[in-house]
Amino acid sequence: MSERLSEVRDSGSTERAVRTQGDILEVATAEFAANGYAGARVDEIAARTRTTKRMIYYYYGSKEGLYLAVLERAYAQIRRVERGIQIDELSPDEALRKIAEVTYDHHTTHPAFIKLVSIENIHRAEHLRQSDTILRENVTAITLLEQVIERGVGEGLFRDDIDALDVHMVISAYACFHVANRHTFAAIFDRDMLEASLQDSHRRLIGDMVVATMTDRRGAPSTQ
Amino acid sequence: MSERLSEVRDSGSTERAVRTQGDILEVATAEFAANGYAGARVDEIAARTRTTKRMIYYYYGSKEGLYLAVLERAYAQIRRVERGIQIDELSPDEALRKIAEVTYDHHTTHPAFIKLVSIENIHRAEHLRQSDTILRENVTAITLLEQVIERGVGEGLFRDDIDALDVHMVISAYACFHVANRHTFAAIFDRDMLEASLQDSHRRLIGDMVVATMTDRRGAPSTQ
DNA sequence: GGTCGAACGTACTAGTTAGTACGTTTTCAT
DNA sequence: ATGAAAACGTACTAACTAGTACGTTCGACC
Repeated sequence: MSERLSEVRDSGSTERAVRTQGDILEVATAEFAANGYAGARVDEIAARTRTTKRMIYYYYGSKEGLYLAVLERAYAQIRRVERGIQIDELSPDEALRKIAEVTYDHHTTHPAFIKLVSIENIHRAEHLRQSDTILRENVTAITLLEQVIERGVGEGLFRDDIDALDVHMVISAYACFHVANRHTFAAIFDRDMLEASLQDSHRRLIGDMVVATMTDRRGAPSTQ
Repeated sequence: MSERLSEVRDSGSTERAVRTQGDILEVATAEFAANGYAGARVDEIAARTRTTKRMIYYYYGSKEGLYLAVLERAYAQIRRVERGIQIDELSPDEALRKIAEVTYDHHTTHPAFIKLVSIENIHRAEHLRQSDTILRENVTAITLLEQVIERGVGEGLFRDDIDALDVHMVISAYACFHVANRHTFAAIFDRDMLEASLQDSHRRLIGDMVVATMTDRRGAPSTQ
């Protein structure tokens, strides 16, 4: 029982071993996203892989370990996209719009990630909480937004009673919803929210919303 | 095999039978919401009920049939809330805010409903599509919004390039996200989106957003 | 060319879980 | 009252599914 349960590929791995692990994660991501945690079948994942079930347990130890690896990989991916956003030469409102649009584009092009987040929430984030990596890396995701908002407020352009986390929430909510609730929405209203011809106007709408809201200074009273 | 598979309680049902069915649905809703479709256990549902597993199959035929009944009940509930919204004496912007706030309040107070919607989406709405009732009853959910927007556009108050379905989507997205992604959000950012002290400002924010967006006529160009 | 451990494959098992066979009680119309 | 159907309970099974025991191959290093 001197088997690995490794931190992904370590130095001793052969080329083939690396490919095997990647292959498993790729297939597992699709399987978990398609059927949920409990609905996913380890046998099914193994069957669609170039390798066997034995290898899944060899590298990831358990179904839960595999799921965790899948989750960490998906979160790592969006972090990479976020780190790549360039807003230096943009005005605060343009930068805000840019961030919204990049987030929207990431989410709409990565449905598996959104599904994993949904699944994780159904299970009260019990797996995600176990991953120090995800928790550590993702808190920093809003520092960019914080800087932009600070600049906007400083220039007297933005209202100051909405913080970065609220804005992040609004943007995520919009982008996630498009992907996460696509199927029930389509079933009920017969409109595919991800249809190519709607993409541009939807991308513009989330930009309009955050900018309009942040630059609006009326702040009407609640109806209750 | 002359057993029922009834449309819920029909006239022949005794008081006890009605209670048994309601009891099952209540418990099943919690179980499905807590564990997803595949993760839910029929035995567990039975154990928490005043009755037995036999009765679940007697009334609902299968795990899937039970799940469908749960789903229909949850959708029926929100329809009832929507039908109760009174906006006759409100101006278009006030009415819009009202609709947003009522939706927000419904969703935040019915987490099980939101979870069922999430679960249903993970399974590509395959169950929901089978329910004529849900599909029929829910398309009409946006007629109210359509009327309000039409009035607002007519009065020159609202921009005319965003339709009712888009507005419904924005409101639902915001309200759903609070509940659906509560756990991952809390795990990463350490902020409980449903904390009582934030409720008022979050309710106001969704109102601000839709009103600010609809009454804003700049419509800045996309950054790409 | 031998050896040691990493990487891999096959065949199996123990435990779980949706669903059912069979029998009993309750209700109600006549 | 009584007969029939609705409503209910117990004990079971067939199938599935995560996980493993055991053996083999590959590759690097001496």
